[in-house]
Amino acid sequence: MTDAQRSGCPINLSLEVLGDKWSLLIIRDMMFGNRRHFRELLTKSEEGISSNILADRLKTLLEQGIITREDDPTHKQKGIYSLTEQGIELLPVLAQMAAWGYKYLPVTEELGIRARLLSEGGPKMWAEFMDELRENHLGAKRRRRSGPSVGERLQAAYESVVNGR
Amino acid sequence: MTDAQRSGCPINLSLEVLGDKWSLLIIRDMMFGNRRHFRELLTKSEEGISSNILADRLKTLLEQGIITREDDPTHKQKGIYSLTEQGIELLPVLAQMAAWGYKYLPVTEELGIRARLLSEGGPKMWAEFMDELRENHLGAKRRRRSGPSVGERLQAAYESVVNGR
DNA sequence: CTAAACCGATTGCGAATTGCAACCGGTTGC
DNA sequence: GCAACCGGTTGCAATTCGCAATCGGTTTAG
Repeated sequence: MTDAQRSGCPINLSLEVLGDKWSLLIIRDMMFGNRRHFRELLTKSEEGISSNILADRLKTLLEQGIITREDDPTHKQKGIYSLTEQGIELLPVLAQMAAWGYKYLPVTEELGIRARLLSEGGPKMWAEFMDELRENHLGAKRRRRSGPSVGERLQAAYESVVNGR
Repeated sequence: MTDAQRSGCPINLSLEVLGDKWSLLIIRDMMFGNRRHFRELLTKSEEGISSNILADRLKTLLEQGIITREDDPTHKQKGIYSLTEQGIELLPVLAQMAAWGYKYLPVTEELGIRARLLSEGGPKMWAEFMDELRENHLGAKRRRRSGPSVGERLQAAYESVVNGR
C-alpha cells in the first residue's frame, strides 16, 4: 500500500483511497447495517468479503482517518470500529452512487428500497442521517426529533419489503 | 471481465462497474476535459493511464452503456467517444467525490479549483452542466443562457489559477 | 511521392493484487 | 474443561495491473 500520488486532483485522490470494489461496501455496512465489529463486517455482508481483504481495508481506512478503532470493554478481543466525521461525510457519495445504481442497474427490490427512499429524501434526509451517525459513532449530542430516525425508517422499509413478498 | 453479481445492492452493482482506479477518471476527463478521442484520453490525462488499460475500460464502459463510440468523419481511424444519458448522470457522483476529496485530501490548488466551484455551485450548477453535456454529447438542444457556460467558467477559473501564480 | 508522424489499439511479461481456505493463539460462555 | 467465537495471519493459485514495445493502417508535411 504505497502512496501512489498520481496527481493532486480531488477525484483522483479520492479514488486512490476508495477506488476498489470493497472499501465503500465496508463503509456502507457500517452506515446502513450498523456493523461495528470485525466479525459482523465479515459474516453479515451480502457480498462475502474474505478476512484478509477486510483486515487490509480496515487498516487502510484507519490510516486514512476514515474510521477509528477502540477496544470493546465487554470483550477483550473485540474492537469497535467507528466512522470519523470524514467517514460520515462519505454518505453523499454513497447516496449518489446508490441513486445511480438504482436507476440504471439490475437492483433487487429488497436491496433497492433504501436507495429509493434516500434518493427521494434528498440532501435534507442525508443531513439528518449524518447527524444520527454522528450520534452513534462520535457520541455527539443530537437535538431531539419526533418520530422514528432515518436509520429506523430505512430499516423498517427494508424489512417490510422482505416480509411482504 | 465476467459478471460477478455479488449482490443486487445498488452500491455494490455500481462498484462492480466503476469500482477501480481508472474508470471514473476517464469519465472525468470526458466531462471536464472534453476529451473525446482515444489519444486525447491517453496522453492528456494528469495521471498517465496506459493504453491497454484505457482500451479495456473503454470497452467495459461501452458494454455498460455509459459511453458510445462512433467513427470520426474527418479521420478514418479515429473514433469519437460520447457520454450517454447514463454516463452524464454520473456527474453528481463525481461532484460529491470531488467535494469530499477537496475537503479531506491534499489537493493541489490548480486541480482543486474546479471541485471548489462545483461544490459551491451545488445541485443547480450540476444540473446546468449536465444540460451542457447533453448538448455536447447527445446533440440535445439546450435553451439559450446568458453569459459563459459552466464548462467555460470552470475552465477559465482553472487557467486563472495556473497563470496567476 | 515519400517519409515521418499519428491513429486506435494489441501483445508479452514481470509485478502487484485478489480470492480462497486453512490456521493461529487467546477469550468467552456453557 | 471444552466448544464456540474473537480478530486477524499465512500460504498459495489465479487474476489483474502497469509498462514498454509493437502493429497495420491513415494522414500530414515537405
